[in-house]
Amino acid sequence: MEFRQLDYFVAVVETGSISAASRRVHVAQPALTRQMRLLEDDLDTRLFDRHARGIRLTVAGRALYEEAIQLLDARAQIKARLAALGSGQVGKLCLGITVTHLWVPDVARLMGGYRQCYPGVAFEVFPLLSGPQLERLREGSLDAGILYLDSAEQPGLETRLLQHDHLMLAVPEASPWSAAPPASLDELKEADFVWGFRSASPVYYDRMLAHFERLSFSPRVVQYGADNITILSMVAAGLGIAIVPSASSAHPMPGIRFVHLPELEACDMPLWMAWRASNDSPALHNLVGLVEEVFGDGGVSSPGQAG
Amino acid sequence: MEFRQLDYFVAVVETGSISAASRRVHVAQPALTRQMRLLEDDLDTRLFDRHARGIRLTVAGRALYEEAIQLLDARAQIKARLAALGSGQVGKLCLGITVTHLWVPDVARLMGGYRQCYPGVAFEVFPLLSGPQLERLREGSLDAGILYLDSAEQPGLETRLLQHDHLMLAVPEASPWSAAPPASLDELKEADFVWGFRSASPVYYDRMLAHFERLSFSPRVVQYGADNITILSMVAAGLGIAIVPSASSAHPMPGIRFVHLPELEACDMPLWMAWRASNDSPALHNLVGLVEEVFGDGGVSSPGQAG
DNA sequence: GGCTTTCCATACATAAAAGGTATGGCTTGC
DNA sequence: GCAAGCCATACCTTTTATGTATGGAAAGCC
Repeated sequence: MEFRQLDYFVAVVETGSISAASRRVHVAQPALTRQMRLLEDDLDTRLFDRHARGIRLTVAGRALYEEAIQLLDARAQIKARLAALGSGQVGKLCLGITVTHLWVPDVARLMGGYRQCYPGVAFEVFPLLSGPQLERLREGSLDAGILYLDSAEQPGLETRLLQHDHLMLAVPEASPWSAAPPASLDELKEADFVWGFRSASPVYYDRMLAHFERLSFSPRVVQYGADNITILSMVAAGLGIAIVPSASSAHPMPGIRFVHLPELEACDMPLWMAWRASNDSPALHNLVGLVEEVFGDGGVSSPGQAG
Repeated sequence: MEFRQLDYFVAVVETGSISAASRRVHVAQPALTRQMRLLEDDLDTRLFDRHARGIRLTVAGRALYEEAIQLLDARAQIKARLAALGSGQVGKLCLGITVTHLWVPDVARLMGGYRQCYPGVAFEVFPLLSGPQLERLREGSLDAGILYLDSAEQPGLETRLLQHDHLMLAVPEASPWSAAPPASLDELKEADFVWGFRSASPVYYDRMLAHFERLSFSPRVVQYGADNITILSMVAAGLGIAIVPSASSAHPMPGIRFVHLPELEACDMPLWMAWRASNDSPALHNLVGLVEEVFGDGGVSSPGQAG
């Protein structure tokens, strides 16, 4: 049983004769006769009685006709679906992103634009810190991630620079620090700091600490928070002050005052998009294309390399 | 997209390489390579990336694999279904039968035996008088009928004699007729008769009347009933006496006494099975085969003839 | 690092299948 | 009885599929 035979068979049934079907499918009548016989042989069943006026379906023929219609329809649908999938109009896309950057205008523009351009794609966004994102990118449960990386070169991954963050100081609005903002880190030697865990985002943490080491600054930590949102809420509650990525100031937070310090702005925190190099998902490639549009061509794309 | 290509594709996916698949499906590797390329061309989509260690599915390939499994499964199921249908193990069979004969032991044996032998067949029994049965046989809504016919030759139908009925007298048990059963029709000239309509079963009616005409007997009809069951219930209620087919006595009915009369037993009422000559349903042919077993080879089968 | 193995791709030849043409037999309708 | 329409068969051509031989590329192994 082949699709061609089913095509012919449906034509024969619907025209009521092999000759008429041969005109419809543009194939000589004996060829059709032969294909119908082959189909009958294959199914080991008579599909129709031949008469001088045409053919008449047997019970088996009627049954096959119903099924054939469905099979041919299924084939057409599969072809259509694969075409949509191949162009990225349909499919699934899992994007990881740090909570901190959900509110950055360009990132929001990227996500909104993608959903608008490709409404057929099931677009799922996972709020994850850089460390977990990297893991899940490698294991394949994320298609792309927006995260901090220690380098553009990531084995098995491709990367693209989105923007450069730096660091800022976040102080409670109700505190003396808000009334008289510090001008330098030196003034913060005795301050109470809310701090993050290294494991949440090792790259960010190490980079920041290396920077402070160069400045010979070591904060007095009184409290730890799991992510920047948590840390900022603690700052707002007056538990202390914190050093956070500049992206955190993208949307105003009640009770928080952000303070720029030259020493903190000097700490470069590049934000990357990364995806598995072997990921051929057209939906992903469309996302990468949209990144070029939203973030411009300033970024660098690097082919991932093993080792 | 052809089934052969899907077969190959599934093998390639499941073995993880074209070479391994070629061993599994017993086809040379270049032939498989070519078919996979043809499939990709047809779908206008890359289905896998080729590597030195084998192939790796693309997103489209994964999607097609799921679909291919289902299509191939559907094909196998259709083949199995058609085979079952061709052998009459599966399908539908509509049998018409007069209510009168539902209780005849051989008929009950036929129906019970059929259901037991072919449990996969949807076996529907329609209680219909001979006239409607003939109509519905011709129009195709019945596959077979058990009915009275005026002749074995029926245009477009095949027929088979099941048995010979004759006529009997049915009298109320509570009536004087029951206490002193008549010995001849002559004694019934003044009796009240419950009678049937001609339209319900013209053949039966005409045959019976022709018989009575020969005997110069004409009953005094006081009441009409639609079918024999109705007529018998009227007899049981004491409304009169009735002349019914001998098959009616197959199961005892409360309030009824059946009386044999030589003049009534002389009226031959052959009972037939009939079906459309062009009906190729294997389920039907199995039923006909069972008839031979149950009713023996005494009956005559006649090929129907148009005109 | 060269060697081997294991893939896939290509080129070409062969076998199989599908399609086309011609024709005949059968039924139907005039 | 004759023409028309339909299906089947025979035979030939074209297309498609398959097989064999071979080459190149990547991965694993001394």
